[in-house]
Amino acid sequence: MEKKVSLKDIAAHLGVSITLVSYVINNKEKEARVGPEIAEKIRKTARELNYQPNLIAKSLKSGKTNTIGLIVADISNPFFSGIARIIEDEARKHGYVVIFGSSDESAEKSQDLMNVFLNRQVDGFIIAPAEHTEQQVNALQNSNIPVVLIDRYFPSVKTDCVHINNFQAAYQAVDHLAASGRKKIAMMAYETTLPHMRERVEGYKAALKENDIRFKNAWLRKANYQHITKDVTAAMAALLEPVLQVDAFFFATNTLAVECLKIINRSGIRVPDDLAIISFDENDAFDFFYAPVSYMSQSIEDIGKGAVQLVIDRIKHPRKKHSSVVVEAKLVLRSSSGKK
Amino acid sequence: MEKKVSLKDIAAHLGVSITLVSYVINNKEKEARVGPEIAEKIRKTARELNYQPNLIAKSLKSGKTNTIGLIVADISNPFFSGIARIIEDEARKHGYVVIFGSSDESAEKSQDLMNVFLNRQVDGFIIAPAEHTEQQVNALQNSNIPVVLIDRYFPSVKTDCVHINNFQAAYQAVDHLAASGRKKIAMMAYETTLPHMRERVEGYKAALKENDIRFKNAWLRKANYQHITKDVTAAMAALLEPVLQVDAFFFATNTLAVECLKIINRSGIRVPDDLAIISFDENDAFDFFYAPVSYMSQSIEDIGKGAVQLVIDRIKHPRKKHSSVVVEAKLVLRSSSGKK
DNA sequence: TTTTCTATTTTAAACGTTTAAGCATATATT
DNA sequence: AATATATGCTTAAACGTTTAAAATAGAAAA
Repeated sequence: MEKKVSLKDIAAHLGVSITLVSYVINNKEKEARVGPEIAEKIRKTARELNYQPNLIAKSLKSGKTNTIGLIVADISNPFFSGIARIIEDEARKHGYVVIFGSSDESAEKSQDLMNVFLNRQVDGFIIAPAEHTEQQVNALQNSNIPVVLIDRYFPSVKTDCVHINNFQAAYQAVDHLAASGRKKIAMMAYETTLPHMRERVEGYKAALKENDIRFKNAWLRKANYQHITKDVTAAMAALLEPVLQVDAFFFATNTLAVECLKIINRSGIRVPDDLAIISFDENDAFDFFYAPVSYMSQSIEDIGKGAVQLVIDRIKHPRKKHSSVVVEAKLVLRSSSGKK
Repeated sequence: MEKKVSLKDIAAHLGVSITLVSYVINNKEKEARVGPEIAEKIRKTARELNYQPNLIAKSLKSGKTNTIGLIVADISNPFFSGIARIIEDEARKHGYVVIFGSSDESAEKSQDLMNVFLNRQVDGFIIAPAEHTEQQVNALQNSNIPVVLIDRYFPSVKTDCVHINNFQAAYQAVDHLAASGRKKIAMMAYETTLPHMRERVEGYKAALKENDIRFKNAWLRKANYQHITKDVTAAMAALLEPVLQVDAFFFATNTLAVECLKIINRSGIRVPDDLAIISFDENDAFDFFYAPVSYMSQSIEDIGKGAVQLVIDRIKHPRKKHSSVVVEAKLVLRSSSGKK
């Protein structure tokens, strides 16, 4: 790779100092009182030599990299890649670039990624935190590194964050199932201590209670992220055999939904007649299930834009009060829940 | 954000020179003949102060950023986000980090992204090039900047690249449709001059010819990326009304397939009885269409790993001969094509 | 005792920027 | 004529590293 043109080259070309060139390139001629003729010459040579500033050098000097580190569970999950797309666009509008990493819900990988990104001097983080990463996030906060949590959050750690009201969203979904006459409503959740999941479960339980349905332990199934398919298969088997034990199912994420739907598809269970279904998040696949799947939709647009807005605010104003953006979730009803 | 600990701080702490600290931190004690006691002290202080190297400074010195720039059409497309995930993992194994951008198939955005990434001194690019970006890619090549093209490529520009044999893959899919008795086979493609698409179309036509089916212009439909839905809707209307004009459909990408399937879903057409279907690429949604969709699968694993391998090779050996990795594509048959 | 090693440590320059401060020269103000 | 002010440009230091070259000190060899 040929050496790139630097300020030095332009300066040498014209026999002037690097300083002068820097001023002109950065449009500081006025303040620096650069002569108009020489300024014009500098600009001309810069164009001719096709000068491109070295952002690495700029960063070293300024301490700013204009880079945001994005850490999610898995960039190939459509929920996260959708958010990543919005974040990318929004960040670039503000002159930022995004480096990303997938934690696979592992605290260790999460820490690795944070370290790598920190050493690369990212100006801020947008993180969908994995389980047991409270201390990691806390450490960032203590070092005054801008962090915005998305999707999940930690009540114990004061941070900027963007998320929905999980309790209320789950409540609404399950309440709808109950209101349409379902009496035995199961839920498939992740096995995690993350509060957003706990809240979804609590919303589910609260909706049951409100509808005078006595919650049964067997209805609430949890899958471990590290072996989803196995856990989901077992859970479904328990609920579907020897006969269908429930008349409705609420899925806590799109990934869980997809796994479960595959099994339901093979099982001969009729949706919504035998089983009503509502999922969280969106997925292309929901449209193509024979009974298009109803879902609790989070606006990834709002999440992405909110996150970028917050992180840039925080970079600009490190001491300002933390704020949470609560994004609206809305229930999209289709035939899987028994269309009205 | 508090100032980070630098070599200088460690040096000051111990009253030694920065150089010495640098040698120890980089495990160059042997070559630099650093005294063992002082080396130990330096290591200890580094740990105590929690020293983390500033990669920006390192980069400025070395001219290497250990960063790969990834440009795809749209990171939220599952095909690309899947590849991005593989690239991320593979790159990190080799100490690289990935910054990404979506071109939206626009040459202008593509150029913007290249410039931004270049100014940030990425060590190499992995690009799924948009239409009319030959010159851009060529310019990178001429500046000896490592580039690997994925998914698409330009015959006129000598580059490293990873792709499937598009002609053969399309041929195989369409040949299967013909072999199972379909006589009127339509294809939905993108309206683009990109060779990979042209080859898919040619593969389609060749398969028709080979099966003694006379190609009709009306069967080949093209959608513009900028207004897919509109174009697909029009194309489908033309083929489905007033009566179904064809008995099989081949989709050139997963995005096109999803759009078309939505319409087919609403239309009352029975798949595969009235219409057999094969798509390119994969998609969660294919599993849930009432007749699970057959598809020509490209291994995103192979594409991602191949791309990273090639770009790192190229970074290490700038002058070596260009190589193309041809990834295998395999036809996955399910009921949409009329299960055997 | 002077010279020559050898072992350890420091100096200095470099990567490509930014920017405060300084230095001429010319022009304007007393 | 002396002084102040403007104008145009350069010097130098800094950001945090790396690394070749030089310096220092002590021990061994002459």
